Amino acid sequence: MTVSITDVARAAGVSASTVSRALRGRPGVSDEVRAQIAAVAAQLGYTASRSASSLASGRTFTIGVVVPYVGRWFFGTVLDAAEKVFSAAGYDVLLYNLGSPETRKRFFTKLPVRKRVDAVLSLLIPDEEESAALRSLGVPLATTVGGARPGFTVVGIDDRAGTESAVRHLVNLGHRRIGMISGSSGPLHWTTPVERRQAYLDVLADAGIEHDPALEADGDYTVEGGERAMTELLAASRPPTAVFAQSDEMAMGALRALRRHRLRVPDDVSVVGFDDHELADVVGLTTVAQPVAGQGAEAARLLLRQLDEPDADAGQPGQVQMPIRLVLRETTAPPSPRGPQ
Amino acid sequence: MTVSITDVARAAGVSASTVSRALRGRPGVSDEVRAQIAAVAAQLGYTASRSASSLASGRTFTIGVVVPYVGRWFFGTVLDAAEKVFSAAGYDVLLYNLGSPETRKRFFTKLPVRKRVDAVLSLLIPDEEESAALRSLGVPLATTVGGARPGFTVVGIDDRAGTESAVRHLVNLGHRRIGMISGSSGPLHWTTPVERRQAYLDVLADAGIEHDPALEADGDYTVEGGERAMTELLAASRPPTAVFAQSDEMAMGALRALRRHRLRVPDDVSVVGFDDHELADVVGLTTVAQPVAGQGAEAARLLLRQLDEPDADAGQPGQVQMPIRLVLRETTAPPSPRGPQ
DNA sequence: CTGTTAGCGCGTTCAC
DNA sequence: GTGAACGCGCTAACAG
Repeated sequence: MTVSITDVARAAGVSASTVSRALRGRPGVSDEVRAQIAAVAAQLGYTASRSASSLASGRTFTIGVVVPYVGRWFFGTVLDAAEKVFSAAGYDVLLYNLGSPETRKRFFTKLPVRKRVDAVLSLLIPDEEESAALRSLGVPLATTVGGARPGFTVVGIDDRAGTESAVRHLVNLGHRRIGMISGSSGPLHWTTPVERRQAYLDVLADAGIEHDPALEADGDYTVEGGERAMTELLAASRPPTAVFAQSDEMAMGALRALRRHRLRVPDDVSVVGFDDHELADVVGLTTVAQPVAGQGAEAARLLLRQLDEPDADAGQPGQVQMPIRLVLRETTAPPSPRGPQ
Repeated sequence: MTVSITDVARAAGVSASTVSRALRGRPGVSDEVRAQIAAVAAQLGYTASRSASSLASGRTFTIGVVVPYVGRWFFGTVLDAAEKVFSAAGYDVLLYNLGSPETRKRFFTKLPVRKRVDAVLSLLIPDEEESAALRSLGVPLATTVGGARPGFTVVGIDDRAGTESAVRHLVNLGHRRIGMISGSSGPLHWTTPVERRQAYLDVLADAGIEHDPALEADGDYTVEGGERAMTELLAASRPPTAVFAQSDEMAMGALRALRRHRLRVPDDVSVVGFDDHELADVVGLTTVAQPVAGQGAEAARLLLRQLDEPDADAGQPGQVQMPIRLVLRETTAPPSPRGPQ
């Protein structure tokens, strides 16, 4: 029922090898024979079995993409962009959604991608052990999150510069009590929250503002977490007049908490996010914009390039830094003279 | 460099077939031999080549998932849930992101999934030709969008009932000029907008409200489209006092347009959405909630069941309808006595 | 319970 | 330019 290469060969009156060469555009086939084979193949609806061709050639024409949570806007957007680049180049995408610690562990111990992919794009930060597991695959590796790591091409942004622009904006508006909602509950090797926190502290110090630990709360990178964190900050003896959230989703959670506390934004409290989520504009959120889709596409392109030029084998994979910029909208303003309450 | 089944066989002092049987949990291997083989395999870091085993067995343990746009919340969420079910059952997911007409066409003509997947979950609505192409794969098919179609298991919701609850809510609040932002620019075979529109018309008729075509606008299922559509509706000679948007994203666009026109929600205009987007709560949007992740998970489960019981082969695939409910939040209220302007 | 023998469908030498 | 052999790594049928 399923048509194989020999069916095409028979129908075209040639051998299987000629069909193989003809269809893949390899030299050594006369133009007329090639055209005739193409016609027969099309008419029969023939597609080479990927399993068989992978087995024979060693190439899978498949890229593994590892994601912590596809449903989250950031990852969905990166994946979307990366997939487009891969598919345009004739590669399929095998998706691994590693939300829970169990699935994650199972993935890295069993490594189902072994012998199945030509390269891996990881949108989650592998720890040392996980990195080693991926490296053992012997295929090009890339990531769009976290800092430099041996064996990985990394496409990222300048987290410190982004954070600095956001926090400095608040300082310039006249805020002195500036809170932060971080996403620090993640794994220790996850550098982004660390970088952003350090930049936050640096700007405060630079402005001569004393750091108050009561003004930091963990938002877990989710809307709900951001809401909880904001509620926590509001419960401080001296609540902040402005808040920097390390992601837009947490910032939106903060907005919700503020609304529930009947506090006005930005009159009572200013809020800045990070990402420029597609809906940031809807809620008027001031935020640090980063090219999310751009990072996915760029990482995909770099991966494909490594696949095309195996000579870059020896050299360390590259690092690319994409531009960021502060987008001013409606959630920031000078502090109210009478404070948040 | 890559360890094969014969390496394991040699190291364990048995034959390749015994290794195969042992590792896949097939009967006919003594417990001690099985344990020993497992140990050797683990120590060598052996994983069976999917290509080779698919070629030999005919099963790929891979599911193809076809999506119009992974980055969109709805699809990302469905995919996320479905992937979890598939991977828990030992299946990998091949993702096809068919945003543009060209990629879509290429996919359905070349059918790269042929001989590569055991089943297909389609999150986009295939037209007749595309459906036929998928059916020609000879594998179980499912979808979570659109109405019944031959050969497909469909998991969906009652679009009419959902719409009715939303529009009726507006009627009950006292609105008479109720606009609709639809997503009708899609392909003709896409039944959802049609169903929702009909339900909208029915409720109006039922309430003795004359339908005004100037109160309908197309929002293209996007935030920007929703904003444009709302702007259009506001330009009508007698603008609506309430609007039903066929998706939350369009509703959010409408909210943005209203804010730009300095109109208050719900005081000047009420807005109801559809979906219960994860951020609907953040903006206080009243909406028709549907179990998005639930539909993805259910469709995945039904697909796996068909894979387990090929005897259901002859019977028509099932249809499942998931529950919906109206979630009242802060964007709806009785009409202002003096109208929107 | 275990080993042997055949392919699965294709790509890749080699000959011709 | 083209065809015949061989092998990729594994599973399935058959022996024993």
